[in-house]
Amino acid sequence: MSPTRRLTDQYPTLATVAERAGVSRQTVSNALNNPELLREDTLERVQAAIAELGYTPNRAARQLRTRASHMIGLRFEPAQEGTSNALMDRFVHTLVETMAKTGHHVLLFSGAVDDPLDGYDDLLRATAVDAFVITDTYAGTAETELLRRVGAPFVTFGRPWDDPDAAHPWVDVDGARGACLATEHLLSVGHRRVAWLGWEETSRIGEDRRSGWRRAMDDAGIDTARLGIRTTDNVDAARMEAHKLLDDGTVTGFACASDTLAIGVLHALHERGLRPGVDAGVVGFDDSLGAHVSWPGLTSVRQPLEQVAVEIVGLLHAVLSLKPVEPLGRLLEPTLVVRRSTVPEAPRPGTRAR
Amino acid sequence: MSPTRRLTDQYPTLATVAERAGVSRQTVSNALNNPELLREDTLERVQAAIAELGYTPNRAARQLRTRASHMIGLRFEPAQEGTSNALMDRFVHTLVETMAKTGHHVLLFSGAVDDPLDGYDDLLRATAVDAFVITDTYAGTAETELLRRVGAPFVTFGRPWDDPDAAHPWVDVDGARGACLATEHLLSVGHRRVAWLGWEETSRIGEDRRSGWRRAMDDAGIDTARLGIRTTDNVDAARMEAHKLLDDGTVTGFACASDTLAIGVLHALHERGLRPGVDAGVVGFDDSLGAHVSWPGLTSVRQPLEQVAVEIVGLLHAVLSLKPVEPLGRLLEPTLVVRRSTVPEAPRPGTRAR
DNA sequence: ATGAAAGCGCTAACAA
DNA sequence: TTGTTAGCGCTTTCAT
Repeated sequence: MSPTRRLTDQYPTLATVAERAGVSRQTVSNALNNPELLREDTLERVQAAIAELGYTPNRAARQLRTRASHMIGLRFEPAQEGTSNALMDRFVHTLVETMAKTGHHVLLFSGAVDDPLDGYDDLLRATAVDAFVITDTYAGTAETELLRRVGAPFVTFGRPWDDPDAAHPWVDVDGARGACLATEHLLSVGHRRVAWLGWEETSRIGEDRRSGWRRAMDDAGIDTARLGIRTTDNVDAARMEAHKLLDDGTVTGFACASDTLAIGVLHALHERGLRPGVDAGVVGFDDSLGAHVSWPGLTSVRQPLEQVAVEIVGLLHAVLSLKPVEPLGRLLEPTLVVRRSTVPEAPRPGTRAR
Repeated sequence: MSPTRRLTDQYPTLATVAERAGVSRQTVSNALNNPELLREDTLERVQAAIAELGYTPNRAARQLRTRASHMIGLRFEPAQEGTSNALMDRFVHTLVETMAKTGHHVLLFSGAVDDPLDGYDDLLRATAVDAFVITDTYAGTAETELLRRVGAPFVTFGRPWDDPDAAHPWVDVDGARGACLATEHLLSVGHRRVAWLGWEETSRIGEDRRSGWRRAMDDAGIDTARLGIRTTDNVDAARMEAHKLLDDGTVTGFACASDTLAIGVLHALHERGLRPGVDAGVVGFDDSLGAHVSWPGLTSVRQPLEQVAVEIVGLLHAVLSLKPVEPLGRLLEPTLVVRRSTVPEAPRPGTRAR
C-alpha cells in the first residue's frame, strides 16, 4: 500500500498553534503537558488558539519523543468455526471503553494459530504498544514467560495457575465462589442431589469451579459420590451426560462449568419431557447470550467484566509508571443471575440479541 | 501515566544494524523498502544483520516520516446490557486476521454513547489511523458524512441505504437473498404458509430482508396476506407474535429477520408442545451462537464474514493508494445452514461454545 | 550502488 | 515564565 494519501497535511502542528498564539512551540507544548508552568493569560491564549485550530498533537511525533504509544496490545484470536468466545468479546468492549477514559487505545493483533507467541515480539520491537493484556492464562504461560523475559509490561485476566513464581499483576474472577453460589442456589430451591457438569481434569479453571460445587455440597452434608462429571465443553456431550445422570432417578440439580454444558442439560430435559425449573434445576456459567435466549431462560453465574476491565486498567497504569503493585492479584466476586431454569416464576427472557 | 518505562531502549535501530553490517543507515533503509537497489551481497549482509539483531523498524519514526500509521480505526461500541453484537464480534476477528496479512492493525476506540461522531476526529487529527471501517450504516450516515467532509478514507460494512450520493466503497451481504433462501428452503421441505417475522418498518435492513421473503412467496404463488409481521427484535416479542400466528392454525413456516426472533418462535412451539422441524419449520438469520445451541438446533442464514473482511481490506488498500474503486460496492451472497428446526434428521448441534 | 544531509512534529534539557 | 537547542528513528532528496 503506497502511502500516497496525506491526511495529515491539512492538520495544524505545534508550530501553527505557536504562531497563532504568538508564543514559541515549547510554550504550546507546555500548555498541553505542564499547564501549571504557564502564566494564566498565556495559557488562555494558547488554549484559545488550540481550540480555534482544532489542534491535536501528532501521535507519532509524540511517541517518537516520549516512547509511549498509549496503546495496549491485545491478541485477538481468529474466530474459529463453532467457537465463540462471547465472554472475551464482552470483556473487550468494556476494556476499550475503560481505557478511553485515560487516553489509551486498544491495538488488536493476530498471530499464527499454531504459535501463541507470534505477534508479541514484533509489536514490542516496533514499539507499537506500551503494554499487553493477556486473556487466557490457562493456556498462556508461554506468553507470560516471553513477556517477562523481554521485560515487557503486561497484566493478565486470569490467575497464573501453573506458575508459582509469576510476578505479574493479574485480575481474575473467583470461579469456585461462582460454582458455590450456583450450588447453594440449587440447594435453596429444594434440590438435594446436585450434580456437577464440568470440563476435563486438565482445565485448571474447571477444577477450580468444581471445588466450589464440592465445598457447597460438603457444607450441606450431601454425599457427592458419582455426582461429579467431567466432559468436553459442548452441548451434545453435556446432553448425553445429563441423560446418564437422569437415568439414576435421584438427580434433580445441575451446576455446570459453562452455559454450553447447561444448555446441553436443558436439551436432555426437553427430550425427556421434564420441565426446567420445575422437575429439575440447571445453572450455567458466564451468563452468555445462550443463557438469555435458551428456553425457558437459564440461571447463570455472571462475571463482573466491567469491574475486571477497570481493575486491569488500574494495574496497567501502575505497571507503566513503575509503581509497585500490591497485592499482585485481584480476585473479584461473581454474581448469580436467576432465570426460569431454577425458578419458574423468574422473569421471562426478553433480551435483545442483535 | 508517566512515560517512565522505556521499553525501546533495548531494541536496535537502523544505526545499530548499519554499524553491524558495515554500511550506512540509508542502505539499511533501502534493504527494507527498496531491496532491488542493493547489490546482492550487500543485501544479504544487511539482512543477516537484521536477523541477528532481531531488528524491526520503529513504527513511530516511520509513521512520522511516511505519514502512514498502518492502523485502521474501528469504533467498538460499549457492550450494552442485553445487547450482544455477536455478528460484529465475529467480523472483527476475521478483520484483524485479514489485515495482519498486509501488516495492518486494528485500532479499537470508543466514543461517547450519545455522540456517534465522537472519537473519529481526534484520531484523524492525531494521525493515529490511516482509515476507518464503519460497521453500521443504517444508523451511521452521520459518520460517513463527517469522514467524507474531512476527506478521511473509509470503507463501510453495509450499504449507504439513505444516501443516494454516497461515493465511498462498501461491502454488504445480500439480505433479501438470504431471506429468499430461507423461504425457499421452508417451501422445499413442505411448508406452504410461511410467515415472515421481521423488525420494525424503520429498519432498512429489515425491509430488505423482508422483500426476499416476499419475492420467494410470490414466485411460489402463495398469498402473503397477514403473514408478514413486524416487531421488536427480542425473544419475548417474537414468542408472542408466533403464538398469534399459530392460533391461525395454518401457519407452519417461519422465516425470521434474526436468530433472536427465530428463538422466540422456538419458545412458542415448545410452549404448545409442537416439534420444531416436524410440526413447524423455523429459520433464523446470522447463524449466531444461539442458533447453534438452541434446541433442537436452528436453521439460519449465514453471512460470509470472512469474505466481507477480505473485500474490505482490498477496498481499503485501493482507497489508501488512491486507486479508483470500480464498482464502488460489493454485494456478497449469504448461505443457509440447515439444522433440525427445519429438517429433523439434520446433524445434532454439538458446537463448542466457549 | 551507496552515502550525506535534511526534516517529519514533538518534548527534555537547558538558557535567558 | 518563556524561548532555544537538540534529537527521538526513520525516509526522501540529492550527491557521489
